[in-house]
Amino acid sequence: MEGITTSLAKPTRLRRDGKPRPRSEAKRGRIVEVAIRHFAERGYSAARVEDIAAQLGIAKGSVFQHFKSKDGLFFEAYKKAVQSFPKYMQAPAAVLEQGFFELLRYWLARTENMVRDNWSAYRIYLVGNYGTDLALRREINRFLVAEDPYGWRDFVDFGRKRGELRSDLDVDMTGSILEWTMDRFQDALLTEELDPGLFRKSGPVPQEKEARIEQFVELIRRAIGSDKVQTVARKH
Amino acid sequence: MEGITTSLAKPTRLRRDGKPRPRSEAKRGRIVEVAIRHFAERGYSAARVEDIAAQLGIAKGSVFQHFKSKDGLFFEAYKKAVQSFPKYMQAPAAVLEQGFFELLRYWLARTENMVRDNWSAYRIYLVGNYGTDLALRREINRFLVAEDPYGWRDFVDFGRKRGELRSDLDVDMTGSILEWTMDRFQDALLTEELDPGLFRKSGPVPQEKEARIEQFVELIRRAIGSDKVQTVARKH
DNA sequence: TCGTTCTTTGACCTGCGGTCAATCAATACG
DNA sequence: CGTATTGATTGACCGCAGGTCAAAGAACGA
Repeated sequence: MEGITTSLAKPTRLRRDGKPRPRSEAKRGRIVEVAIRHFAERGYSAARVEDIAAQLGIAKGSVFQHFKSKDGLFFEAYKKAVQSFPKYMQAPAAVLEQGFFELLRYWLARTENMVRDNWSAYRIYLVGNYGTDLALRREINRFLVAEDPYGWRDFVDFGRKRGELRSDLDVDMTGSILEWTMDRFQDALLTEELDPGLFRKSGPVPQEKEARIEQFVELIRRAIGSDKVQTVARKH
Repeated sequence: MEGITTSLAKPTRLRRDGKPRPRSEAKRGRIVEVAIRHFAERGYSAARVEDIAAQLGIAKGSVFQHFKSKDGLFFEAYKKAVQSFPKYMQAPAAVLEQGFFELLRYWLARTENMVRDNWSAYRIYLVGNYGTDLALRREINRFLVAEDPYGWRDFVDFGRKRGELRSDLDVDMTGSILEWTMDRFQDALLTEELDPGLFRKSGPVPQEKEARIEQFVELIRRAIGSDKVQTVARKH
């Protein structure tokens, strides 16, 4: 993936009505689906285009007719996977009512289930974030900035409107901290490759999990929460 | 890099005194040094073993005599680079005296210079963390957990002994939060020098670096600092 | 000086991303 | 319907880079 390139091959010939040909579109979709599985299961470099083609019963060359390169195919797969993630604000009304930090806890508690239900999407997200080339990583990042797939902007907005977040921090700083720590916390929780020893050092994951989530939410509350949501009285 | 493997080729025949042959050892070192530069400049996949060999004036085959594989070579290069980083506690006594959070600020303020002076080490650190395969990433993580190259354990210990850190959080959790946020914050600060566009820019960045560091330290203080170091009075 | 052991070499192999001329399928047109 | 035109599909082929290995060379010990 060199510089700013489209990951798709020839910009899909359009019909007069401006829509891409339906057959092509469908096939592209099928390729991406299989690709997601392969990249998720084997990682970027170990996944082979030939295998993907074979599983679809088509020739390897065909894949490259639809996607410029392996990088490009991966990128499309990554995008599709990430777009399937739920946004922070997509929670039951009952949870939303309880405010920012309960919402946070809600999602953390559900991480494991969500991953189980959508394993390859989550896995390819990991592969994209930690297991590809830096050039590709840059492209991915551009995408993440533009799309905000978790919807943390709205989330932070929500918290501020409710007065649960510090008003002396700008939205970006708050959001960045949230993103950084949430990502890493979830990664550590879910993948042995990235656990610095929080969940797997002593005893099995499920037992440590609850306590860790509690600790973590409290941490975030202290860091970015407004005075009114501090549970522990501080100095003075 | 498959499973638990040594990255070195044949476990270096030892002499009777238990030390590796000096010639071999020296050569290995030279290879690693050149490798660091190449991986740093081009990223993992774009770096070619042949080029590294060529620059050393040796045959490609020779490299594989010393390192099991390209992965293995990279891993050694990564380790060497990371080991060259200064530990948190390696600061002037005058700074140490001022305590945990001043020490934090000290290092943040110095990041820029440190990176300039040791560019390829930081760059290969980035490549290792975000730009290689997940299999390799697992190895890297193991190394980071075992070696604690930044010495954050001692650092956290230091803060606890001085009573500046919350005592209701265990060392692992405190340390992880510290690591995660420090890593990313530094990445954000250094983005321009290391790899423009690699990380999400926090919106309208051009805020003074000083100010952002200030904000950040304050954030961390709130999150993991004990009551006695809270600068802002809270509720009650 | 001669054998033994370690090191170096570079020709060679392999696997995989990527290309392309030839072929096939579908649609448009007379 | 038959034929032309256009786009989709194929699979043989290429090049590149990681990795191997038998043979040659260097260093060392007796």
